[in-house]
Amino acid sequence: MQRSERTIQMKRENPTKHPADFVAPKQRRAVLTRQELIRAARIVFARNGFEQTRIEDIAAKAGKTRGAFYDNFEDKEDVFFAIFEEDILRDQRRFLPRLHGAATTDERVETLTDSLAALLRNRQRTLLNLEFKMYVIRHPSKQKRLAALHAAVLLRCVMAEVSQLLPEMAELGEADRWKRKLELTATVDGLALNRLFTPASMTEEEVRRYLRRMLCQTIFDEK
Amino acid sequence: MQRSERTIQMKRENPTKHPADFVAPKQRRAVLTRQELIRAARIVFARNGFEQTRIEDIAAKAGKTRGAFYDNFEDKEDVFFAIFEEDILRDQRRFLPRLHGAATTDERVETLTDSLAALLRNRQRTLLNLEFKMYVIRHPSKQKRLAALHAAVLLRCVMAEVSQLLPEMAELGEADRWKRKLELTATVDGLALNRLFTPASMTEEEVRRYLRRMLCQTIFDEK
Amino acid sequence: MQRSERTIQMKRENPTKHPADFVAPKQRRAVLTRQELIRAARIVFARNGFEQTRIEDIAAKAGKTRGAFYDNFEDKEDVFFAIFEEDILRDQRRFLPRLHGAATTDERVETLTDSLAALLRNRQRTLLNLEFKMYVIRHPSKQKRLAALHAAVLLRCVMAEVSQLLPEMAELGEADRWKRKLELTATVDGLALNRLFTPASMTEEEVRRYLRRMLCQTIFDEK
Amino acid sequence: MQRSERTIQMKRENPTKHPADFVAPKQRRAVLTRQELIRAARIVFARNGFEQTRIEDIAAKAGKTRGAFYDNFEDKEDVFFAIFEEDILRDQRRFLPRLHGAATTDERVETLTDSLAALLRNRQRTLLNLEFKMYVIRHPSKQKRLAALHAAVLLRCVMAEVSQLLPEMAELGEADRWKRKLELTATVDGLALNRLFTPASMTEEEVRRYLRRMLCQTIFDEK
DNA sequence: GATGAATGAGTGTTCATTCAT
DNA sequence: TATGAATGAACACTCATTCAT
Repeated sequence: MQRSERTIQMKRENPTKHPADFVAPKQRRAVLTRQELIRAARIVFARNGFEQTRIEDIAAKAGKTRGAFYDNFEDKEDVFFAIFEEDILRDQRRFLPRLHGAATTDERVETLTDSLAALLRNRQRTLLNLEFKMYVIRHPSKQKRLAALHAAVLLRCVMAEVSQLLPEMAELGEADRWKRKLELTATVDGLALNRLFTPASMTEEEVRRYLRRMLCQTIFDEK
Repeated sequence: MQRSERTIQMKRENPTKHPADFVAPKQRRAVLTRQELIRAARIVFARNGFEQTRIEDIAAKAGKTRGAFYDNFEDKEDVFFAIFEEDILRDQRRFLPRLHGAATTDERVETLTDSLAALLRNRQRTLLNLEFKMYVIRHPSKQKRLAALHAAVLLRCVMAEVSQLLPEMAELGEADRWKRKLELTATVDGLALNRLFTPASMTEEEVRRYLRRMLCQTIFDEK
Repeated sequence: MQRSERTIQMKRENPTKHPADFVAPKQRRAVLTRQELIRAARIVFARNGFEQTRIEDIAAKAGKTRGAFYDNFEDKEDVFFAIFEEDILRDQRRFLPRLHGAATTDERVETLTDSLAALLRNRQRTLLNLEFKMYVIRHPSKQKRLAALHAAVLLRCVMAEVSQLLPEMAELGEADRWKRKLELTATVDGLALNRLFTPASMTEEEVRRYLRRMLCQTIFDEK
Repeated sequence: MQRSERTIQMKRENPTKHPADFVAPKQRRAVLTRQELIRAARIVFARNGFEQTRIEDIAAKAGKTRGAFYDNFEDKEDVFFAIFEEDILRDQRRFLPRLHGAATTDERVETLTDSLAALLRNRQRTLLNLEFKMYVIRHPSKQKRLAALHAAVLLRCVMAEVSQLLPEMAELGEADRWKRKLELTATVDGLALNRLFTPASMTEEEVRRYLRRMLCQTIFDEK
């Protein structure tokens, strides 16, 4: 955790010292190695789960050695969290603008449906998400260390700012909005889990119809 | 697996040789040990997850040694599955009669809501259920060995015979019923996962209201 | 060791107390169990080797349980030696009379060739014999405990009384006779080992011719 | 197996990239460790036999830890075979030149007698050889994995190229030569086994005389 | 920054042996 | 005698982690 934050900071602080487009070659290499390792970690974590993943598998998949791994991360948990930090940032950059760009309620529902369907289509992402939640559930003692990340991840599934983005929910109380977010997240996660679990499953269009229904319900439910 | 099956069979075959109410004390002891171990396994699996659970922890929690564990189970996976075999049987004995006893649609919805709410209230059960699904997802190659159990577990969340029990869904096609079951299961699992994940959560009554709404929707949706 | 000797003694002492043909049914059963176990042990030892053989395998092959094994033998080594005690006695009863019955040198050579060829044809016997010698070689510290048996087994491969039986060797000194026995035994064991080891091998007739040649050489070599 | 092969290859491939006399210190260290472990394994295997040998004993005898063992070998069988690979190569380098250098039949017989007597004098070598043959005999299912090694070991006891080296046997048919090799190998192994087995034994000179006689017989026997 | 040899604690699993029945 | 449940020591093997290069 410490290690990864430090590395991230270096990535951001140095440009203020040097011309913005200059990065020392060694550092570029270091950043690349880090990216490689995270990419590899996604693949291996998604396939084997957190506990079953060995550092060596990640390193090997990235074409590196264990040593390189330990130069970039404290331990397994460290990469694991780094993955979600990336995801959160990417989601925010990707989905929020679209939602802001939607003018009508219908458009907003459709935009959200698109976003959620996209997440559900991404098998790796889905597996990692479930894995992460299970991990957090089983390590409440680490919640303090997880605090910042945890909060962010709670908002993670786009539901993030849903309540603020949807003017439709604006007049609800805080607690109420929270519950609706929970319902929505539950819907998505539940669908994700069971689509992976059951052999035969819903078509893409059925998924979208289901999501749309759940969204409308969440937004417009009188109580 | 073989061991556990053998033991189970002995429990059932011998009564045909002896007076039905006679069980050799050794076998009684063996069955008790097995029960103890399964009970312990539930606790440890729920707390630590499958991968993080050590055989020794299970044995110790049951007041036994590792050897006793291996007398009763092939390996960790074997107890893990034994837990769900128990649950499936217990659920069927517990919930189906109630559902059969319900006369009207309203009663049936209420009965199902009760059952599902009861499951959601059971933290251990919920954790084990999620753990199990994650395990199956990650071990598709074992699906053959899991086949029978897998099928049973699919029906596990009471959703089991839902479609047959609810005359309301009787006229739907097979594929359609299947999708509705999936939706319902997804709802329950999603709710379970996120209630464990988020610190603050819904009240018991809110959970019931949500379940009721989802049930009605699933049952009565025109298509 | 102690156990098996005790058992053997019982088998022999009791007839002096009772009419020779009377054996208490319980004892008859005990002797049978012991025989069964030894028979099973031969099979398993020959297949898996001494170290790889588990008590349970022997018991199971005999249709008994581990407990029954421990009622009849001290430990694995105990059955192992019991096997060879049996073999020695049987060999003496079987082969010596034939040798005594042979009148001429030619007949004696032929008789011995027959005997040795018979041993070599018996795969189980051969495997056990090699196994036994390897065991003794690796446990020189147990030679004391093995003493009596060891001495007997030295004579075991029919070579036993060869030197006394063959008047041809009678006038040789003790040391010389010993060396010739060693050579003969070496020939048989080496042939046994390498026939098991090499895929293709000699025909029965070639084996006999080789044995005959070795025998003649051993007997008639001037020095 | 893979590991050991890989390591061997690295030892050979790198020199093409670097000046031929340069070996990375890490690799030198790795090779040394491997040698140490094999040396230790010889000692322990010879003393305790394959089955009774614990990895830890080997590691400890080499002054290393279990981990170092597993960095260099797949498992116990892997070192076991590595020992014989070494022996085969060493034998070929050592004995064949001598045999080639012999001009007359008498010289060749004497050279072979020397070689075989040397093998018989080497207690460790002899024990390992017997152990290996017993192992192969008991694991016919592994013959495929053993194939190459097995074939090489068949030729192992110098008898290796005997038939080709001895012009005296050149005109014999393939099958016939094979049988004579078998006889010779049997002689050596049988002698080895029984010299270890019997307390008192032949003198060095008697062994040589016996070997010489067997060699002549094998070479010159009319058929 | 990267490598990979080495460590050693941790754990699954086996199996001889005991003992209450 | 025979059973088989239970024990616990023994061992194979894995893998996170360190560190000299």
